[in-house]
Amino acid sequence: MTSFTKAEGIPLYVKIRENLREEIKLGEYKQGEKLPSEDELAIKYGVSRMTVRQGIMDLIDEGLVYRRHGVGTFVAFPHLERDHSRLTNFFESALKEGIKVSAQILTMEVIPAKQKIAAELHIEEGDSVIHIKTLRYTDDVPVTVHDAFIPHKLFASILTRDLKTLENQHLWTILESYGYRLKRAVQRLEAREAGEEIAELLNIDTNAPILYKERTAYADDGTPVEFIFCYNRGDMYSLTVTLER
Amino acid sequence: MTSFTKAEGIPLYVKIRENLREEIKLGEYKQGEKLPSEDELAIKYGVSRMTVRQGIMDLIDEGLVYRRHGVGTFVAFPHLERDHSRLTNFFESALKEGIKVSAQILTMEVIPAKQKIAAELHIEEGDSVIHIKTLRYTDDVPVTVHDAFIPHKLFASILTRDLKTLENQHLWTILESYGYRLKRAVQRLEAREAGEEIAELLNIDTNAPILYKERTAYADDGTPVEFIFCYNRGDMYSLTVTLER
DNA sequence: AGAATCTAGACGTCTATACGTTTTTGTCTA
DNA sequence: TAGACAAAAACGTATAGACGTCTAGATTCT
Repeated sequence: MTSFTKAEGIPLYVKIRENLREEIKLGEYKQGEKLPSEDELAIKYGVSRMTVRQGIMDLIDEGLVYRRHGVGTFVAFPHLERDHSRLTNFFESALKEGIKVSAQILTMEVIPAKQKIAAELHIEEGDSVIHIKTLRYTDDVPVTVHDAFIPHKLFASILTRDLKTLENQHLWTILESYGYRLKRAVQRLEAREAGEEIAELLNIDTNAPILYKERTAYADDGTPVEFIFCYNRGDMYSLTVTLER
Repeated sequence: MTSFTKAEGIPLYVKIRENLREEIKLGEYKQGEKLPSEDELAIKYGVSRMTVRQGIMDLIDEGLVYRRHGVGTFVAFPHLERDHSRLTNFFESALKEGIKVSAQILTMEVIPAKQKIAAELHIEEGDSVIHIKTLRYTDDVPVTVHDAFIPHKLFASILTRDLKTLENQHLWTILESYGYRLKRAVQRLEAREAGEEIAELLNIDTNAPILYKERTAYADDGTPVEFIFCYNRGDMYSLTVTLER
């Protein structure tokens, strides 16, 4: 009997969710094994069935468990990289793998938005945008060139920040400090030849393959907060994404 | 008063969700505008507040609306390609855009799984897998070479199917007909040079850039059902994905 | 034995209600 | 007038119970 009581302001369904997650991780319920029914869990935790459901639903969205109507709830077979579906940034993921990352800001300027950028950021052509061109290194090898554009109107004061500070944290972290909750990013990917400018910056052949990426990031109210062009060295960069049904 | 009553076996929360979606699409609630409160909607639809919530929660997950605690529910500013986050297949998305797609199966064979494939499909090295090599065309131009591997044990009877049938529908549709609900796919992307074999099949230069993709598809219980290598012509193929937080 | 039926278990939907928390807004006081 | 405070509005969490639907397994009938 693990009866939970309301404490510390953490909702019961969160505690139950995390408790189940922990028990699964510890192997108390094994892969493919049936969890106790909602009724049983409700009794075990001393809560109502709806509260248990709310916790389990989160785990289903994550893919940690799955259900069969009329049968039960089961522990899913794990697959690696469960979190690659998520909006996660270069710093976080590289650091997890113990790779040394660094960045160098090449350009930081305010320019009028070209048509494409204006369209992506939902502003008028010619409106001011902040352009930040960055070269990123992993283990001191240059692998990526970024051209980021953010609306000047929303983030004007970013210009007063220290360049070193900007280099050492991800742009998203900074955007969130302005109160925008990043919710979603849409990326378009292509394979291209490097071309002269990128080849020189990355120190590779002009026709070497590049993973080209355009990305627009949106806050939870749908406001576009960032648009970037991104050129990644093909032989040193791979991108993992998860699609969900 | 749009009071909804249970009918046709469609759950109320689904009807409410779709009704709200429709009203938003029709512009009855505009971008950034506040929806009626949960209480008001509950009265309007003649249901309880929890039922309204269940419908709204779905729309939040989709990103169509967002909420602020203590303030209200608002229509999010739309961004295009909302559905590119989803597990969607080539046929579906190309057809939507009015592009003619076709496929030609080059090889279909049963072979013992190599180490990498076995690991991805959670089977033993040497276990039988079905290998299907396919060339895909859009508007009669070859753009993609697929090497798909599926566990022989799960899908043995696929071998008895007509090749023409297999060419004309996506493999996923077929896998689902075996009772596996496809839930998630993890893809790894790189930019590469074509190489001789692929260059010849796609009729491009040997060093032309290729968007190289490895993908593992999982059923909702976590069973891997398909692993593919995929070589896409860089200048004719782009991939759009959405990352969510 | 095989097929049809019944039934228990488990998830799915829905209600009506209560109280908590956050934000906004308006009023009242110092 | 500025600040404190109170109230209202809206979402967040939680309950207890009812009934629906689906699945698998047991039972019964043929």
